[in-house]
Amino acid sequence: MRMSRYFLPILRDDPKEAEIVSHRLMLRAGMIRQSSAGIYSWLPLGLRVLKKIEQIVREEQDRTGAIEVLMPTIQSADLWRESGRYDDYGAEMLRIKDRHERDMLFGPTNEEQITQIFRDSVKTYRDLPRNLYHIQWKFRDEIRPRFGVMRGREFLMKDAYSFDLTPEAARHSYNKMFVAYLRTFARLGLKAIPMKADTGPIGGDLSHEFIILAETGESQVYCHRDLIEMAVPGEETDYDQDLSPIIAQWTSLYAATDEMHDAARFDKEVPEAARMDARGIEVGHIFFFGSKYSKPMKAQVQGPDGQWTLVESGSYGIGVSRLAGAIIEASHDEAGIIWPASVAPFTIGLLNLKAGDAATDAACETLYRGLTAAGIEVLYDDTDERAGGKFKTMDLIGLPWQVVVGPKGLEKGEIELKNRATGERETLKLDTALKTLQKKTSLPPITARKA
RNA sequence: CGGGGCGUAGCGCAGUCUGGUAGCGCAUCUGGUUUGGGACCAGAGGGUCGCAAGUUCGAAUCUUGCCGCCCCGACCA
Repeated sequence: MRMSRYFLPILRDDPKEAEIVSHRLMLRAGMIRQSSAGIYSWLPLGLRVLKKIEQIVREEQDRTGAIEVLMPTIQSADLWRESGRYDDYGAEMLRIKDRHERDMLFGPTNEEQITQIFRDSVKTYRDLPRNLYHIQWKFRDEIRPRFGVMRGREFLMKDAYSFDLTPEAARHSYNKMFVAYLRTFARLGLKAIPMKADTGPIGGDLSHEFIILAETGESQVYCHRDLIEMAVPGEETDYDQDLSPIIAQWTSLYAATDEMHDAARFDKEVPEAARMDARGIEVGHIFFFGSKYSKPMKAQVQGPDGQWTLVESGSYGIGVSRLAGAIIEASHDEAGIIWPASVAPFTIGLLNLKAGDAATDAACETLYRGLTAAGIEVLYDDTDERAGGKFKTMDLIGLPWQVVVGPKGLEKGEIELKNRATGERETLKLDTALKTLQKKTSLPPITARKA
């Protein structure tokens, strides 16, 4: 993409409404613009990131055998009356009426919707287990939206719903999601720690929040230090196998959010040197709820014995739009964003330090075409802005690699490569640069994060 | 929803107390000199001062009502 033809409205100054770093940087980098409180437009740069996050989430869901659907944003109130949640949900649910005065709502979640779809179509245990997910916009009319896209009212979420015949089978479905989440967050460049979450009236131990550590996190968390570097299941993981050893490994060490924290246990179970208390951001939540919805909504299948049985379900959420902000919270510096390669809007920023100079233009043009042809995503700053401004802009938008082409280097047949994360610079020969860049920017196979 | 704060040009702000032709920096446009980490000179454009009503000869400024946004709290993916 040529910058001269792109839509990238950079702000030089901090907008005053944005207090936390991700919100500030997303506005400054031209990723989002606020429409009203907690509601945002995604501009081209932000949208590219959002789509990449979404795609990684999708791939890891698919890997487990979950199947993608797409349910509507607008739902009928009757559906929610069936589950009894229409009255329970409160003001957080945006209620609307259509022209026939029918009660509708903008979905805050989709348990009812999916349960209806499932129960109308599946009648036999032979069709179990199933896990259906979608990635769709939700609306929750938060009392106080804040922190930009991290706590918006309208947000993009992946939510999956599993259906099993027995609680034991449901546990396996739960474990699959647990493992998928470990992999998903690792691929996003995050170190997420599963923490036991409140299961409310249903009880049991099948609810975990996935928390990433960031200074600006919304909640206080406590955990064993070793969790941060614990190995993530690799691509070869067989989701049909028993996954409980992986779960056991990840849940063997103490990890709890404020509300579940037990100081006495923490002190007892975790050696002092390994104790960590930090701030965390919740980026995923998995939950087994049994027949909570299948019962009121009569979602049942016939078992092998011919008996009708309520299906056992769980739901599994990932805050996709929230992740865009969360990743920035976890990865930035004074100068701007530092994108993990897997979600970077572009892989390389190509800086033409002297647009209009024949030699510099030609070198950039060749590189730009070569990289693009090689399938590498390049944002080419071909504008006639001054060098300083181009550097600042590139640092701000945080592309992993900056390729700097100027007349000085070209005299020696050289260009410069800068790693945004480390700040390291190296000199490349122009004629071999393309090959070197291809090597440098190819992502390592996304498998295990080694301990 | 309780507490606090803010709405003046795209962004950041001054002006409001004490009413009298709407300003500054950055950004934008033109011309010129510059050109490897946010240059300089000269010129230009851009604002129903959040909205409405009121007081007044005269309101960004005073009064009343409303709206929007941000921060802290309770709540939440």
